[in-house]
Amino acid sequence: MNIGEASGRSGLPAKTIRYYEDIGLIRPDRSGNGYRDYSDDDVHKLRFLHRSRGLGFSVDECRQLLALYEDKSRASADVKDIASSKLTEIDRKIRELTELRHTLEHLVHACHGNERPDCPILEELSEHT
Amino acid sequence: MNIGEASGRSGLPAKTIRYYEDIGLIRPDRSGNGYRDYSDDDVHKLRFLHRSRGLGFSVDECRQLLALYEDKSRASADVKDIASSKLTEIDRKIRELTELRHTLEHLVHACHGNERPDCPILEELSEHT
DNA sequence: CTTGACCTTCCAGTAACGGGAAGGTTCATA
DNA sequence: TATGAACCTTCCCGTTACTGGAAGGTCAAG
Repeated sequence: MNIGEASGRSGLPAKTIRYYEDIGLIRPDRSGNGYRDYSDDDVHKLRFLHRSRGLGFSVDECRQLLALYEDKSRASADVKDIASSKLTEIDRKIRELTELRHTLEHLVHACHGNERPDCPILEELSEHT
Repeated sequence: MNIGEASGRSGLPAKTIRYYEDIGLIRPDRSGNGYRDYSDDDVHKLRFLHRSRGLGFSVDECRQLLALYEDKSRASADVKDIASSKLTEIDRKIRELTELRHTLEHLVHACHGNERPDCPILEELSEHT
């Protein structure tokens, strides 16, 4: 199938699919007219990529996961390691964002938001060392 | 003062300070030898930038905040708007990450992580439509 | 035969810097 | 006075994961 259909079936934009080919994630066949020709297996991989990217894995981590997926002899522990460290990373991001949220919320509530120029938000941004 | 001291006082790397100059956020003087020469006010702005970047504002939002900060006639409501929409954005990010966290945690717990090749994580990534 | 929807490659830009090269300046010290 | 370290300068490339657009080839329908 052409890239348009592969795009529709995988949910990835055609541009992204070409990019994934550029960086060596997939290698579709070519038809006689030079068009890329995707197999069902290719689409399967594209969906795998779409889903793992959506779960926050970097493209490089996706590459590792895809390699593990295709390696029938790999241990599940290898995959679990990648997922676990990603989980730790997500936890850290959530903690940071939550902290940031508290600070910002405090500032937004402190600001009366009227026509007058005095603003606790800017004062805080300005004075804090 | 030279960029090194401005860096030390603001907490921003010299590279970042030069970058902020490139994109027009600050305009320090130049000494006779061609070195950048930062005033206390410049350092004040740099600290402002450091802090607002740390609060998750984009460089462009920082530019707006800095402009508002320097505009003595601005209404505090203008500032509050920017901060509020940033707050909404942070909330969304936290929600997304939390959801993602649940999915990943579920997968990690489902995976026994041993030497055997069967792995629920990869199965999920592969099968999910 | 033409029109429009596909497809191709290539080039450039995004955000926000970081690394490093090649070279000038300043200051303390031997 | 020389020299070496520690500054500073500009410039260019690399990063991440794409997205947009231009110029042009292909294909099916009317």
